[in-house]
Amino acid sequence: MADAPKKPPMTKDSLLPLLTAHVLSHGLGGASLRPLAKAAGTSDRMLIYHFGTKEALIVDLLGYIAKVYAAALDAAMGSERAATRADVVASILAHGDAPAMQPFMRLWWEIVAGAARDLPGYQLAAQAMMGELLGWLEGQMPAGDPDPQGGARYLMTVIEGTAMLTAVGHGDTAQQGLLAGGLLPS
Amino acid sequence: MADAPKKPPMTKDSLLPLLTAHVLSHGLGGASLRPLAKAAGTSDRMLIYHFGTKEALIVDLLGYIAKVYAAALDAAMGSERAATRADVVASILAHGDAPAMQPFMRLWWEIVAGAARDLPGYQLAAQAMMGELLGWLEGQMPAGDPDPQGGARYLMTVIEGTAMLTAVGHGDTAQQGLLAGGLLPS
DNA sequence: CCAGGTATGTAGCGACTGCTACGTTCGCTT
DNA sequence: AAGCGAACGTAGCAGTCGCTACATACCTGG
Repeated sequence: MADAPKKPPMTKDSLLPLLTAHVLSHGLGGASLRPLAKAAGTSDRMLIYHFGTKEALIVDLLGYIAKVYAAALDAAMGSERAATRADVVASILAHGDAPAMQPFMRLWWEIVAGAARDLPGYQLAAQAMMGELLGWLEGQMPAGDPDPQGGARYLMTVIEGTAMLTAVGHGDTAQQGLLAGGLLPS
Repeated sequence: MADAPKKPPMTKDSLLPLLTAHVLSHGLGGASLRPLAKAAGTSDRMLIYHFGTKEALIVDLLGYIAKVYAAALDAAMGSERAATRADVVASILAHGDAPAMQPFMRLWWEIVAGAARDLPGYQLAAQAMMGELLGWLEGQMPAGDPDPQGGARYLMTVIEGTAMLTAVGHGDTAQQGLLAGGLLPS
């Protein structure tokens, strides 16, 4: 028999994806060690052993989630280049409404709330994710756009406002606003 | 001696303002009965007695907070009418940045996160508050605006996007975006 | 071969959670 | 005066929280 790797070693890097999956479906605020450990196939004892503290675990987890988000953006950075700003907005909103994105959006608002309360790690993760989005948006701007940098910031503000209004059930309000602002193809 | 009202009766209506003050400074997610009761000068026993359940308490509290928010908007609905959409945005952002508003903004993001997770009462409160803001915004639109309804929805989307980016430390990004979009006086 | 550090399981600690059982005091009605 | 239900205090329950003490395993280096 070959060397049978009975137990793959348990490290932070092997735990973080499992923890991420758990918080994506169960939320970040109410996350406690025992359910997290169960989702990762360990015990709370081991989570503290590897991360030292629950707070450190959350910080590490947020950093990892930010990286996952950046990778997802890279993957979504398809070659399709929109012709107008309105097309860019429409394309992004269509992606954001996808059911696969909803667990992530729900998590996102918890991160925003944590950042607004200055919880450790939240600001950093949120800023990193928004920075990624901004860079990606700049690359998505139409070819002949007169002000890609400013335009990307403009679109990001509008898109995030739409996302928030959608989260609280005012998505139609945002849609009408985008139309009135000329930011959606009529 | 006149009839001395030794103990003012404790009702929901007398408790809600005290509870609101507590969640404004301590947050809504981690609120537990005993600290809430202490802030209101009672015991957890009485909170359950009056509200029946912690969940019902939170629902009632969110409804009350929405009313307080509406009243605050009414009070802020000064007679000053801005001349341009950019002036409207600038005036509102100036109000939102005021230190007195920060506890409320922090609470707001918790409400958004709760609404995104379909916690009972959160969606309703958030929708009510956004509805109030929208109505107020329509009344704030410049006199000769070509499309006050659509314009108010447009500005609300932009303003909420700016608020979110500000909460996560990307306020400057939003400012630059508003400038590029012609939504801030240069 | 065996000392020693790393990794892991089991139990449990004190604090806190939402909530309840029980008893008491009050104002009101009959 | 007797009764009665609402209003309230005290004590406590079962459960969960983050975290730790203790006892093993396990592989590695001397």
